[in-house]
Parts: sequence; structure tokens; C-alpha cells
Amino acid sequence: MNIGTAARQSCLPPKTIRYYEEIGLLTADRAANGNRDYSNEDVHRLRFVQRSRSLGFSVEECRQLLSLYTDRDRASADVKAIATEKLGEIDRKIAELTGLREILGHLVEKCHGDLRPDCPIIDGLSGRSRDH
Amino acid sequence: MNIGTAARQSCLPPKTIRYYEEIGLLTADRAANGNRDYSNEDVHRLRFVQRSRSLGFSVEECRQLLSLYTDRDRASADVKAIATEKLGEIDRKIAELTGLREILGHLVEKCHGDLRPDCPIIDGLSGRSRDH
DNA sequence: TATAGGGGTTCCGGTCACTGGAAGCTCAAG
DNA sequence: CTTGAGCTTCCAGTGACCGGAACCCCTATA
Repeated sequence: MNIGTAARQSCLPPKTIRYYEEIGLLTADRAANGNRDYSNEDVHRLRFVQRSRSLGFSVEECRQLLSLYTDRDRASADVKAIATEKLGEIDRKIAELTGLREILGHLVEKCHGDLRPDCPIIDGLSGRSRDH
Repeated sequence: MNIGTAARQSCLPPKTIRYYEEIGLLTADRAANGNRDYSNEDVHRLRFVQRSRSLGFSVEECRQLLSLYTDRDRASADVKAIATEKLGEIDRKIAELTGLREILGHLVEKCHGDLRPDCPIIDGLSGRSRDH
């Protein structure tokens, strides 16, 4: 199948698939006319990458996961190590964003948001806030 | 004061300050020998940007906030609008990450993580998982 | 006085993961 | 015969910097 069909089936834009090939993440056969030609197994791999990316794995991590995916003899512990590390990153990110949300939420709450110029948000950003 | 001192006082690396100048976010006077020369007010603005960036505002949003910061006659509603919008973005991001965390957490939980090759994480990423 | 160091300056290139656009190809339908 | 869709390659740009090279300037020390 050609790249457009593979793109639809893997939920990845054609540009992205070509990019993945360019950086050596995935390869593709070529048809007689020079077009890329994808097998069902290729599409599986594309979907695998798409899912992994959407779960927050970097392209480099996808490269690792893909080799673990292909290697049917590796230990599940190898996979779990990568996923656990990523889980920690996600937790840290959530904590950070929650902290941000709290600070910014307080500032927004305190701002009356009318035509007057005085603004606790600006004061907070400039370090002039009294509480905290 | 020179860029190193301003950097220390604003918690921004010198490279970043030069970059901000390059993109026209902030300007700086020059001393006789060509070095950048910062006033206390300049440092206030740098800190303002540093805080805003660390709260998740993009550089373009910082540009807006900075002009609202400088304009002592603007309505606080203008500021609140930007901050509220950003708050929504943060909430969406938290929700997305929480969803991710849940999915990946389930996969990690189900993986026994030993020397055997079968791995629910890989199965989940490849779309072969049964539950969800 | 020579020199070593620790600032500063500019400019160039790289990062990550794409995305947009131009120019040119093939192929099927009208 | 033309039109359009879809494919190809290549080049450049995104955001927000970071690293490094090459060079300048000032001060302290041998």
C-alpha cells in the first residue's frame, strides 16, 4: 500500500512517516515507480510508534521500544524499566503543572478584571505580591 | 551593570538575555566599551519575563504581558483574559497527562518485569491489549 | 612588562519533532 | 488533452534556547 493509505491506517501524517524514515526509525520498500510501499506489518510498526509517541515517549525511546518490540526474546524487565522511568517523568510533569496551576489560579482569582489598571497578576509576575 | 550581574539577579542565563534582545523582547543600553549595560528597571523586566516563562507563558505571551506591565493605564481585565486563557491550557495539559499516566500506569502494573519475553506494555503499545 | 584569567562581544550551528512549500513525477478520469 | 490527486525530493522554518569558536578588554600577579 502507498504512504497515504498507511498514513490513514496508522494515524500519522505522511510527512511524519517520511521523517521517521529519514531518521532511520522505520524503513519502507519501494514500488516500481519509486513510491514507498508498506506492508501490514509496516503499518503495525507505524501504529506502535504513533501510540508510543502519544503516550509521551520521545522518538529515541520509540527507537528502543521498537527494537524491544521486534526482538521477541528480550526480557519484559527491559521494557518495564523504560516505561517506569517515563512514568516518573510524567508524575514530575503533573506535579510541576499542578504547582503552576495553583500559583496562577490564585493570581487570577485575586484580579478583579475590570477597567481599573491595578492588577494582582501583573504584581505577582513582577514579584510585588505581598502574600507568598 | 553588565550582563553577568543582570543574569544572576534575574535568574536567567546570559545567553537567554541576549536571545531576548535579539528577538526584540527587551532592549539594553551599551557601555562605552560595547558591553550591555542594565539598569535596575531592566532587571525588573528580566525577572518579570523569567517568572512569566516559568509559569508557562510563551515568549510571545511574555511580550504581551510586558507591554501590559509597562502600560500603567491598561485595564486589569486585559491581563486577566490572557492569564485565564493560560489557566485553561494548563488544566487541559494536566488532564491529558493524567490520562497518559493512567494508561501507562496500568500497563506497567500488568507487566511482571522479569526475564520472560511476554510483555503487556509492548502488547498495549502495539494495540494487542485486550482490556481497553 | 608579560601574561594569565575571567569577563564581555558576535556569529554559526545544533537541538527536537516535525511542518510547509516548491518543483516535478506518474496515473486515472473526464 | 487536460485536470487533479497523490507521490517524490529538497529546502527552510518553527520555539526557545544552548554550545562553541574567535576575538576583545580589563585587572591582578610573577
